[in-house]
Amino acid sequence: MEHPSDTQEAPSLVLRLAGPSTTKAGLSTEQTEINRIIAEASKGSKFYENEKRKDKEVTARIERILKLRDQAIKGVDMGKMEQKVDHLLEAIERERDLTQFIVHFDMDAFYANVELLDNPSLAGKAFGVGHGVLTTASYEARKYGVRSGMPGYIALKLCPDLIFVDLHMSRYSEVSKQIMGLFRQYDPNMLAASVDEAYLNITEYCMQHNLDPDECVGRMRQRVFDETKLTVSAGIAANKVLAQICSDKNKPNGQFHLPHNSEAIRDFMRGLPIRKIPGIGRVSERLLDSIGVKTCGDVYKCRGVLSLLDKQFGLHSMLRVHLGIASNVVQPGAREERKSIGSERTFRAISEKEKILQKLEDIAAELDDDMERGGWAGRTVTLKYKLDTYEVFTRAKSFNRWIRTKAELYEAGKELLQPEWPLRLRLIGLRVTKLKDLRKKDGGILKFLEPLPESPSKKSRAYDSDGQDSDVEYIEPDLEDDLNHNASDSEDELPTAAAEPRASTSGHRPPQMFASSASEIPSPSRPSKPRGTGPIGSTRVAVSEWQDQVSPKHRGLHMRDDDDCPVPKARSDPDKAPSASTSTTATVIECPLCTRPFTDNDELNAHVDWCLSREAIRSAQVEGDRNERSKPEVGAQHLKEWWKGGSVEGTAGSRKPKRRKLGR
DNA sequence: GCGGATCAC
DNA sequence: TATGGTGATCCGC
Repeated sequence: MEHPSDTQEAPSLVLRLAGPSTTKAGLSTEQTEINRIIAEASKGSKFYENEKRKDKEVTARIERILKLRDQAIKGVDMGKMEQKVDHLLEAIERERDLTQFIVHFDMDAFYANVELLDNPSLAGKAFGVGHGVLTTASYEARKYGVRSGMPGYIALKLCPDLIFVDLHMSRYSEVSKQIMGLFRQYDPNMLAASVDEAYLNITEYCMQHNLDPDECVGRMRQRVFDETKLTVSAGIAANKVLAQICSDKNKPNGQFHLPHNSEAIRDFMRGLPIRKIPGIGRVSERLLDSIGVKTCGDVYKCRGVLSLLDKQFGLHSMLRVHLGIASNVVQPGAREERKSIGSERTFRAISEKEKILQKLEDIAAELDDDMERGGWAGRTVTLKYKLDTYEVFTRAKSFNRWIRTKAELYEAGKELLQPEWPLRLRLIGLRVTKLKDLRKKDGGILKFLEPLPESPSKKSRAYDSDGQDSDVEYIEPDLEDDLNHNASDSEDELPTAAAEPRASTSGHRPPQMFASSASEIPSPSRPSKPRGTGPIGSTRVAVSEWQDQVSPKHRGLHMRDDDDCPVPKARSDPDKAPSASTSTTATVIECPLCTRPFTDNDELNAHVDWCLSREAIRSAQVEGDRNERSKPEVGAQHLKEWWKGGSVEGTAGSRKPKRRKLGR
């Protein structure tokens, strides 16, 4: 490790140290200087050493892939290989759906601009939000290379006059709700992907109001500005992924419409850096680069090799990337799709057993609190710890009863920690999976009139066998429930996807269907494997988004009839997108959560149940701000994951798990 | 079912 | 003066 030749770091390491969001600024000559400063400031730290280690692992992985490629390429008729891929491309092209107008809204430097709003004296100044690690930075600070996720002391090296501003999470969430409420008027099925991002399908709204989509989006952005003095950027395209990429195009305070036209889309994709695709991160970018894929257009040039390395890269996914085909289904996330709940914390490295156990207890208390508030129990507990070397490990244990109290969490954690001693830790965390939704019982008119999710945490304990917080064993009332997976069986609770067939253990699949076209494609047109897609490296490329199919139901300009919101009639209601003038006849009651109007009481009740369950999750994320828990500029990946479609994938690296007994 | 790894935000 | 937290997914065992 201590070679004298360490004086110069690999270019890949320098990039890695620059952080994940380095792609934003592009590669100006200044950027390389910035990266050098960052690498310089990091040098010698434990963090730096760990990054170096990981960087080397990726390099080794690349070597394995190249070796594999050279092996596979022997005696192969590349022309024929490419011909096969071309047939596959034609088949995928036939799935393209250009009928829907999908919009992705993205608030500009959300936290920073809210702070600016509340403290005008910051105008024009370079400032970062957060302490320790920045959650975001003002545009002035970004000019110096200051980015979200950057440690404060490094930001100071780049920008000595940088001002540090405190986080005000509840304020951001308040503003966010206001804006989301506005958006929802244009599409009740809007997907709030995070605090500052939303996806909408404005097709129907535009039809009904005889509006051009660009015009519509322009007005929406103007309304947001009028009502909040905040600017928002937007992307308009035929599917969610394209819309997301487009919203970045004219940021800040701009919008971009990618024509609903196959040619235009492919032209657009051709020059697009592969890294822009959601799911292609720093590692995947390097792996793809090693076989010559830098842009989405390169996918076509390299289709032969990609076909040979299907297992490693997922040919089918990559072809969808190249064509710019992805899901255009927009629907809100559902509570029942939650898969885990956890809590973790970083602290100054400690090695005393008592102190570590104290941290464990703290985390157990936090998690218990969150689980209680959210109404969750679970069967598997996973302990996570990070050594002071930054190496991360997890240890898990499954139980045949539901874990839900602080004491149970703590005991499980202690047991998992037991064999690992001695340790010197800088982080400890607990996560619970195999969840059971404690709120699902008496699903019906779920406490519509009771205090909303925010209020007294006691409420959730109502489901408790006793109100006690004691560690009385909570014996599983219905064990069969758990055998049914997710216990999501017959449910009235959450209408979302209730009618959908279940796919595997992962629970419900979005309506756009899980079965990929692979099964529909004439078998000679695709490579040997039954599943025409694979991951990049050992991680399935999160290009899963590109996997799901466009639902046939979505064809046709009119209504999407797979609406899972329990308000069937609302779909054909003229007031689906309520304008001020719409409230005519009978008494109109608004949903207290999303402000959607109703005239029928039953419909309202059903809707509120549905809305509540989503709200509960949303507030659970936001509540994180107690305890100054630092959050990223946007934090709700799970919401995002929920709409990610299909999956599938192959394998990769010959990585072998190192079940190391790590001391130190 | 477990553990490591990658990714998004 | 010392690089975050939550959640998801996939692979190889």
